[in-house]
Order: sequence, then C-alpha cells, then structure tokens
Amino acid sequence: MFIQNQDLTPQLNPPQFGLLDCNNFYVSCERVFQPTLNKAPVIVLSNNDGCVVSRSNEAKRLDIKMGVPAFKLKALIQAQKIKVFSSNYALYNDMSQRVMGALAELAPNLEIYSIDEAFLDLTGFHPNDLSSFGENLVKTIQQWTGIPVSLGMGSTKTLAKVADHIAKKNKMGSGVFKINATNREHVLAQFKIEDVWGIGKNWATKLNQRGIVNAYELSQRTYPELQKQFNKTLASTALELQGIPIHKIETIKKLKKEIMVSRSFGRMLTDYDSLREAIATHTAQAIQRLRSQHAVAKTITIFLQTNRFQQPKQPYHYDTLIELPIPSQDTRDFLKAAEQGLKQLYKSKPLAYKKAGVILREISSKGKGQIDLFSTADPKAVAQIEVLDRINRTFGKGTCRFAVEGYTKAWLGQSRDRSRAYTTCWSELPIVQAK
DNA sequence: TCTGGGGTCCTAGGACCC
DNA sequence: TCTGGGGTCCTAGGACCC
Repeated sequence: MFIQNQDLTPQLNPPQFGLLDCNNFYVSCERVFQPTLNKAPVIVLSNNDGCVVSRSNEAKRLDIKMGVPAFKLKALIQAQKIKVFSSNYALYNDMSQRVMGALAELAPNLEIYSIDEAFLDLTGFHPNDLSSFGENLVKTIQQWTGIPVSLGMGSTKTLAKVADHIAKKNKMGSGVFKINATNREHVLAQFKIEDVWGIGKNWATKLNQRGIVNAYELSQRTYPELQKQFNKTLASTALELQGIPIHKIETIKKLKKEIMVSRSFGRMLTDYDSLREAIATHTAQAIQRLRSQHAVAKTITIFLQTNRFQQPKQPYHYDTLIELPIPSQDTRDFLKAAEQGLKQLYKSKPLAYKKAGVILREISSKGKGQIDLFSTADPKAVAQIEVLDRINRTFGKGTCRFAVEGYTKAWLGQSRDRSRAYTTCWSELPIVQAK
C-alpha cells in the first residue's frame, strides 16, 4: 500500500473533528413554534406531500421509515393520531441559519455540510477539555435556538460521524460521544457496516457477502484490496475508520457544479402552456441561485418525466440540452433557451407528465473563464436584474417575476398541512398572548 | 388518487487523435 | 488466419450523501 505524503510521525496536534447535527430537524423546527407537539408522534412530508422526510422519535418508534410514501401511512396516521406537516422550507432554512450562526460563534472553524449538519475542526483541544466543550456546545445551541442537537467527535470525519450516530442513539446521554484510541476498536466492532458514512445499501450487501459486517472489519482491509474490489471512495472510508484522515474540513464554499430545480406536479399534465409555466418558473429560480453565487452558466438542460412508478417499467425521463453562445446569468437568456428546448421536447414526445425540471451546467465564476469580446449584456439589463433580485430578497420569493412564469400555477403540487412562515413573514409571526 | 428534491464523485467504455 | 496501439477526453450510469 502506498499513501501519498502520509506523515506517520506523531504530531503535536493530531487532527480532531466534530460533527454536530440537529435531531429530527424539520420536526424539531415545527415543535419550536408548537410546543404541544412535544410528546406526540410527528412527521414532515416532502414536496407535494409525497414522502416522509422527517420523523419524531415517537414516529420512529411506530416503525415509520424514512422515505415511505404518505399514502401508505393513512391508516396508521389516523389510528395513532400522528401529526402531519407539509414541508415548510422558508421556516427550516431560517432555523438552519440560526443554528449555524450560533455554532459559528462558539466553534471557530466549521464546514456547513447540509441544512442540519456541520463539521467542526477541534484540533488543538486538550482531550480532557473536549468533552466539557462539547456538552456545553450542545446545551447552548439548544438554549439559543430551541433545536436539540448532538455532537460526535473523532480523529477523522468518518469517525466523528460514527460517534454522532452513537450520541444520538443514547437517549439518556448528554448528546455527545467521543471516539478515541482507547475505545475505537471496541466501538467499531459494535457498529453495523450499513450505518457507516459513505456505505449505502448496495455496498453493504456486497461487503456482507465478503464477510464484512461491522465497521471494525472494514477498517482491517487494505486500501489496494478495497480499491480493486470497489473503488477509491470505499477504500478511503476504511482508512478513515482506522483514524487516518482523508477528508479535510472545507471552510470555503465551493462553486456548485450544477444547479437543479425540479418539482412534481399536483396531477399529470398534458398541455404545453402549463409545462411552459413550470419550466419558466424553475428556470428563473435556478438563475437566481446562479446569481447568488456570482456565477454564470453555459448550458441548460430541460427535462420532463412521466410517472416513474408505472408497471411494467418503461422509459419515463426525457431531456434536451441547450448551449448558450456565451455564458450568462441573465434570466431572459435562459428563459428563451428553456422555451426552445421545451418546444423541441414536447413536439417529439407529447405525453402526460408528472414532473419537470431544469439543470444548469458548465458553471464558472462571473468574470473568469473566456474573455467575451462580443458580449451583448448591456449595463441596463444587469441593473434591472439586480433590482429584481433585491425585491425578491426583501419581499419574498416570487414577488417580482417574469410573465412567462404565469399566474395560474395549475401545475403546483399540494401541501395541505403547511405551518406558517413564523420567522420570515411579517403577517405570519407567532402571536404571544398575555394572560 | 397517492411515491421528493438537490447534490457529488468515480469508473467504464466509446470517440478521437496521432 | 488474424484484426495496431496508446493516450486523452467525454459521457452515461451507478454509487453515495442529506
């Protein structure tokens, strides 16, 4: 085995990672504003009220699995009086910013990994101080934001993930667990392979067939062996379980390589005008995201999907790619391109569709890349778009939009049980009644 | 009736070139 | 009997994550 530049001499400050994540995040957000939900089984559904995406511990105890379609739970929801919420991303995003903001004040180097998780660089802490620091962190975040969190610590990101998993399982504990040289082998031997970060269903099955059922057994395999049988990703995971850090903390936000916006419709759609509205709306949304990272894109892919669950299985995905003459961040360029793409697509496949979306690719920072001698972007147009972005930031998404985005929204999915935008909309603020 | 949305990385194999 | 060979780039698809 050969690992590039691995420094095997003992270091003064061996790296130490933390993983902080919010418990049952979307459910916890709802509970902050409706404390009566606290002991009840609660679930939050995905867009279009499709699948379960967050469960309270009570709901987990009822054996409700992540990702099950809501319609399969109807009887159980009634029988067990389960509280159901449509997803409310305005609320969850805002609560996420509060958690991350609090965290940034308490822990210096952090990498926001997802809406409800962040990695921390805890290198340099004295081992004795680490646990009390962690316990204090967990307590403070909950006090400041109302969101319960847990923290795992270890000498690699993968070990911190394992530790966090254990911290969360231990309901009586402090919400903190640390893996160190003393307990590592024992902990990993108890840890199922399919729960390791980076190992999904498919690989878990293959590893089981090779007699690897827990994390310790995987950590004992060599890099070349695993690379040959699987790939570099899995081989790196084994090293990380041994305590050799492969993944670093990424404190600087990287430019996205693709930006996708897509939605399922409330019903099957056949008419071109509705599809056009949906595609225009998604395009405008995608370009706004593009602008928010000060980037330009050169291609847009339009896709339409029929019902992917119909039996027998048949093709359901159709797409087409349009390349712009020059990279742009102007919504109007992309609306034109998107409409052109949709027209082609719809003409060749006039079917009943369930979902539509757009993907931007070949993204680069604005001003970098090719020098554009023939740019048509005039300063006036740029200023107009900036005003539009500002209005939408201040008054809410979609306040100001292009006519092609439409107003009938016949294609919108349902969200029957959406809670209010407690924190992001003046008219929906929670009301405190004095007694 | 009914089944989410948004990402990344890796690899194999084909296209193409010399 | 006998198809060239090697390098690079691109893409599709599969795997994973939350």
